[in-house]
Amino acid sequence: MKPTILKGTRDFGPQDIKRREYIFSTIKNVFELYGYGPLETPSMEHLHTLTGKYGDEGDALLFKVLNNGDFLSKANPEALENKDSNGLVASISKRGLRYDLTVPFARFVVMNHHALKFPFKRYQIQPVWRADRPQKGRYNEFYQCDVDVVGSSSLLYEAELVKIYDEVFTRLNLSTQIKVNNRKVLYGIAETAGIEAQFVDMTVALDKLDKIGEEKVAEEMERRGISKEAISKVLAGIAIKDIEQLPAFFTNAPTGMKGYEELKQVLSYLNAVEIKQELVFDISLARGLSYYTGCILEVVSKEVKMGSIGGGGRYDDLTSVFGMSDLSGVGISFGAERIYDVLLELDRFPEDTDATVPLILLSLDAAALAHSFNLAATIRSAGIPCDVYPEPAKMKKQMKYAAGRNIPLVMIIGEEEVQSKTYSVKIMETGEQTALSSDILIESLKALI
RNA sequence: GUGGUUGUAGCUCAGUUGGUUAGAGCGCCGGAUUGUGGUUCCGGAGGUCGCCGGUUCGAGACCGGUCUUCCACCCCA
Repeated sequence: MKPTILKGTRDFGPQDIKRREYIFSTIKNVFELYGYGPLETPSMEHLHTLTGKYGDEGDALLFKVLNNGDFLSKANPEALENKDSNGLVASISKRGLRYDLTVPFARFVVMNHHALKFPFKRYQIQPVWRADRPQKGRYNEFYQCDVDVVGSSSLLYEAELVKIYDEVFTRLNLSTQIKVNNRKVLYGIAETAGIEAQFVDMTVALDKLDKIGEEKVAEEMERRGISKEAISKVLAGIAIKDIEQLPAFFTNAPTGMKGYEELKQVLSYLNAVEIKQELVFDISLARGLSYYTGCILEVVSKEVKMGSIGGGGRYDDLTSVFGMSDLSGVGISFGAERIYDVLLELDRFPEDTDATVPLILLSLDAAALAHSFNLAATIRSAGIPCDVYPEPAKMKKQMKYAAGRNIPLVMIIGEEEVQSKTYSVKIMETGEQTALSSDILIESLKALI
């Protein structure tokens, strides 16, 4: 049979892994710098742990795992008879692949709250799965890098997370825009327009402002049954660019005012520190995940057209569905795949992410090959990675192999070298060749690498 | 999940209204150069035309299905 790979998934070769490790370690180092500790949770969770947390669309995108054994005999007969797929799922699938890292984290916190010290800060770098239709920068399996803190409603954490975004993207040498908003501010717009009941309809439409423009947003709100008067109020609200205009705009909007106060506090914390990326207040930022309740964040590249490369926010009620209320959390996520694609497109990966060895030994005859193997052992024991071409093939073939693998240094071992214990090393980039005496070989090599 | 799009050599792509042995560039392999890659010259290998079925005397081309790619919607990292 012909081997194929599943739609929306990718293999990662040695070079890919090196580059991904660069991203992960950069992110991880910053997380640890801010006092977050690692956590891993299983790929699979109880389906009921996952369902209902991401809205109806989210549930539809959950990968369900078929029960083992004779699952059909236990299937809901009515649903089976009526070909009711949704009704059937509960009786034939009890497990699902995780959709994000936040919900499993909430589950973990509730299960382990007795052993945790709050505020509890953790980071998590693991793959998640979504049964979405794949596109560029959009996969069925992808890694998320999450940092969250639960057990504190301090707005200092919102500021800290913005700073983490700033630090990571600066270290990755990327230019980004960090957008910040607050769900309560959005709610305040709804309050002011008198459409609290249609808050969700409003935010879904508003979220598309960047993409489809004001007119289409108004059309969409109208289609969702929002009155013309309310729409004009909403449009007036989203024209606001400066948070100091919010108090004057909000009329009879206590929640909105609370959102304003929160934003003001977060931004004032951030004013006191240096931010290298562009931080903007974007009142149209809404974000789809239904569990956000306060501050919301999103990061986009300023250099490459791509979806968001990070997002997050505060969620007050997430743990309550697992039976634990009054545990506020706030967190952000980095989209490793998209960051990867952005770095690749901009050719911004450091050179040392090349998956190669710094040195290869080429041998001219069987005796030299044996000598090379022995010499390589000495070089390796000094901590220098190296490779030995496995047969005394033609020099041209061996050189081509070294060049093809982008190996910067080549050592040629022949009869002369074995006799004299002086090895000629060729620097591939320049073609320059120097003779290294065996007694200072290691030092000389270290100097060349 | 809805609508559309893509698939020909390792890669990028040609292939005229269906008609004989499906081409190019790059790459790869060999030689010129029996201890030296990237330049040049010469030679060579490599394709069940994504897969399955149909129409036809004849299909890379037309039709249906399927997988894959990408795009829009939806949503999102």
